[in-house]
Amino acid sequence: MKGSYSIGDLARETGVKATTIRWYESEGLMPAPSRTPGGQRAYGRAHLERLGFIRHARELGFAMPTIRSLLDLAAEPERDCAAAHAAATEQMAAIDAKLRQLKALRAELARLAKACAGGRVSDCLIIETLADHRHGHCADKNHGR
Amino acid sequence: MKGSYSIGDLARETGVKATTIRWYESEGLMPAPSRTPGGQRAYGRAHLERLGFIRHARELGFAMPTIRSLLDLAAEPERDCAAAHAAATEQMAAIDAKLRQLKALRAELARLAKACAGGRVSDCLIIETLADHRHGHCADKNHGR
DNA sequence: CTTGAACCTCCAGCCGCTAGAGGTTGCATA
DNA sequence: TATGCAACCTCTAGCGGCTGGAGGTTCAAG
Repeated sequence: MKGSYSIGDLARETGVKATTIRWYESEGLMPAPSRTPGGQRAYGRAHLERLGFIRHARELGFAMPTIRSLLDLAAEPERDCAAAHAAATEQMAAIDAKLRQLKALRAELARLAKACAGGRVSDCLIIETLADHRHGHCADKNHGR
Repeated sequence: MKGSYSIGDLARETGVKATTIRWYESEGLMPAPSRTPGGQRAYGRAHLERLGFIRHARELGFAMPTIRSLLDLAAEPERDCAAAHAAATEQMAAIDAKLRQLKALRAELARLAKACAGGRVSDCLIIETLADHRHGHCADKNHGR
């Protein structure tokens, strides 16, 4: 009922590490809270909620600039939520692209793993395939980031 | 037929950027090539093949330490390829995990996007869901990396 | 001989944190 | 009240896997 949380309290409540919370503050995602006389951060309920918002958005895979605009949006209830809808749709498209790419990788890996049942490296299809410079440029280049 | 490639030649042949090739060299993944009298890198066919190997492995999503060991393995044809098989299997498992996680995210995003058909922010399910601190800790925490 | 594209080195930055060093504060217990 | 120790503070550097730029040099074609 005291309405004040230490950074550790926030961390426990939201599952976001204290170091990460400080980092969010330094990046301007979280507002700087008031301090105790000794200089330790003292948060209020609003901070707790904002941090929860950020965490949920991160869990959905939103990038930080997107989260910034979602936070801005949430602060103005009168505005149209089209931007939020667009962000969700874009994020979905990005995930779809990644899913397609990962599925292709998985299939290729399964093929390789199946074709190599042990034995000497010189007979190993995995190594052979990797080493084959005639192997096509078939895979998506934009993965991994 | 001259058997010598500039870094740009290698880049064209493999689709790996010249800067990246230099970076591979600095990391020890590519051996330092000989140089022209003027100091420019002069590669041979072995370099071309090694770079192709690295690229294929990257396309399959292998991490660089794994690629290092695969390269070592490829250099010793008498050894058993079990390690290569294990690497492929592990990589597959990692991809499976990521696929599961992305599918869950996608489903959640689809739900949100569908439930918000425009209108004011104060009625927007997307914003509302993000802001709801009672929202579960359901999503996998280890995504994004 | 003159262009200008390709090459060189070195350094900084991307994202989203994470960890560690080295020091200070806050709270519970004796 | 003293003490101990967990939690806090700031600052800095590092992760992976590159990428881009500044500022200068070399190479090959015309």
